[in-house]
Amino acid sequence: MRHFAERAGVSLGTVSNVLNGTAVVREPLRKRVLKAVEFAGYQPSQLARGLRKVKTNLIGMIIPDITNPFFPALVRGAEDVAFANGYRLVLCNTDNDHAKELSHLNELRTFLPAGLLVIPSDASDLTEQAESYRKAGAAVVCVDRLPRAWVGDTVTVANEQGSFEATRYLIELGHRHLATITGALQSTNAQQRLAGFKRATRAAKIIIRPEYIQQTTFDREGGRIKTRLLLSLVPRPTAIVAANDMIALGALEAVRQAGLRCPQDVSIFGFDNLDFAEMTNPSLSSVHQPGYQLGVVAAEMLMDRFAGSLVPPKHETLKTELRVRGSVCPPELAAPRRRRPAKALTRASSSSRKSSARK
Amino acid sequence: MRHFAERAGVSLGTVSNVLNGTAVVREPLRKRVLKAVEFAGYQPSQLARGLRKVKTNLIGMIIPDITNPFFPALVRGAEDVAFANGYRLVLCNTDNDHAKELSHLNELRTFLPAGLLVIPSDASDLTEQAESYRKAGAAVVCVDRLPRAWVGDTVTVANEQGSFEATRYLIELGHRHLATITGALQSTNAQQRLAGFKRATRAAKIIIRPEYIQQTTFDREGGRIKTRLLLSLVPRPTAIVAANDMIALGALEAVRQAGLRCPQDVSIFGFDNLDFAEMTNPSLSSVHQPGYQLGVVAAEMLMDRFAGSLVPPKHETLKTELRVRGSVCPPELAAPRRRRPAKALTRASSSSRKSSARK
DNA sequence: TTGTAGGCGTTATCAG
DNA sequence: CTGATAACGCCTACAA
Repeated sequence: MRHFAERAGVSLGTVSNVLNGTAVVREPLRKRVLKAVEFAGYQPSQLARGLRKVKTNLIGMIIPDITNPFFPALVRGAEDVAFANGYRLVLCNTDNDHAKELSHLNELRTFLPAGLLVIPSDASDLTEQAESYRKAGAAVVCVDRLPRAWVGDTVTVANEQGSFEATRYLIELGHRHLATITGALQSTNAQQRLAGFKRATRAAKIIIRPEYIQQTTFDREGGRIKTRLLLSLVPRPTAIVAANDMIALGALEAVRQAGLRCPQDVSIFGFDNLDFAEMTNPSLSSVHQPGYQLGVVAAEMLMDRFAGSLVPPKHETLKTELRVRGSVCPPELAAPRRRRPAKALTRASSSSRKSSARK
Repeated sequence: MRHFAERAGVSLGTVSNVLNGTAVVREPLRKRVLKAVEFAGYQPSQLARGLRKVKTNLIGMIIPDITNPFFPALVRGAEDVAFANGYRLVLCNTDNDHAKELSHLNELRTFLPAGLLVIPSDASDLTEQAESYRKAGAAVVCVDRLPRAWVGDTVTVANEQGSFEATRYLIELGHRHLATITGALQSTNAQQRLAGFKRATRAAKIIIRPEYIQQTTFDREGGRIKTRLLLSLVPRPTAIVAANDMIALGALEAVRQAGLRCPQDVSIFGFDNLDFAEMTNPSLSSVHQPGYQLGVVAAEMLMDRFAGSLVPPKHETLKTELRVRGSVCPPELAAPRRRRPAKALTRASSSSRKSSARK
């Protein structure tokens, strides 16, 4: 910088002042500096700048796994607004591993990032960490899921409401034997989605037997296994609300493998509305989450925090939307429909299938 | 660090020596320092370290768009080996915009990254940039696509061979009227995939009319439009080799919309083997690219370069694999059947329902 | 308005 | 082996 300043015929301090707008510099001189900067392609060292200001233009982003198709859009949303505001993203995958999350958090701090965007791991408890960040002057926004006892800024989607609406939709179609496959219940969004399912059934005065609520991991295999189990129950559920699309996809496969048809025999509703939902056969009904928007809002919240850091924590909840596709239909479509669903009608043969399916 | 060193009863320099293994320190003292480090949860400032060493543990990763489903796996592969070696990834999306690529490159430099992993934009010409990096002591590896005149390290996939094999497979099935839809031909992998297609047809002494080779963007819409065009040709091609899965997906939709069946009327082969390929109807045959592996190898190459930077540029080419699925069959299957798809009764009814739902 | 000096947290050098 | 000291590049008071 000194060398460059000499080449421009001014002092080092003047260059800094021009670049940062720290002090008013006479216009002709300012022009000259700017021109020289451009000509030399000079860019100040973010490293030195960060060291001096005790804050860089880096934003640490901690996510479970970029490979999970829900996250790329979110990351992109965050990157776009961060970039637009002069910030860069440092990406860290945690694989939902709390220890890995902590170690990333600890190292990230040594870069003096301006802020942190965190999608906490399932068992996360950021309280202690966040405290240390706040002390270090950095802002933290939690996205998508919330750690226990987290009191800072948050951006989530309306999981409970989305799940509620999906379930209600199925109920309005006439389904009474509703089952749900939830993800790991440590995560707040699995909890909330289950709560939405329960609220909808309760509102319709439908009693859900405990076996109709299955818990598994948030993946295809989990969906497959639990669906196999659900299909063996008597009476067999006519609709399954899956806690995410991967589970729903597994459910779809299990239904097919069991020689049943979706949606005629079993309706399936997913959650996430991943890209593939409209490409499956049948296409998958799903609760759409605004992934990109989630990232955008989270990053904007961070920017707000940079501006005035003393306002109380904000909590934003983004709306979900039902995307109804081919995987749902009224339950009686398999048999000719009667005015009143005859409860005794559907399940004569399933008990024999149950034992053979178990092998 | 000074403060902390005093607390441990040693000098600042000793702590540095212990932490970096720069000098041999007496065991008891070393132990004491390590213990104090752990106790205090001390981590050295990567910023200051980077400033001093003129090199950080950051790796800049420049990709077109994390939202494109091919890239997350690649990024993850790179992150995993980078992390294992103590490096962190700074992610930058370019949207295939050369200007954005340059600006990212220029700013990244001010962080003094240890190296760069670049998936160049289509029209990229990194020569000049790379030169400046090499001067700055940073390593650069180009991944997936290559800029014109790039002479540094590269990791790519056997695009030509993969496309050749897919085309040959279709020819062996008996197809003679082969068409291809390529992506933007500025990108080296579009060029190579087209070259593979041509080599296979030439080897089989099949003459491809120019109209059978269509160029478009690497997306669904492009595939749909060009397929519509191809289907209107006389004679109609019986097989389409798509330059990637998004194009193939668009082709699938266009075939369905034209009232034709895939694969009986038109076989379709994709490239990438994205996750959704096995979920479509029919499932999509595709040339598998080892995305994760691509990232791993690229990052490893960077690590090698850190170790001994004077070896000549290396070029690694990863193998592709054919994943044959439901979207291809011999061309003659179409002839004997008229209007009555075999065992497709349920499928036909579900698809007609779907199209009515679209209204 | 412009130039100068001190220090951010490290590492590397060099006397003790 | 240990401990003091000078940079690394920048920003920010403060003096000119």
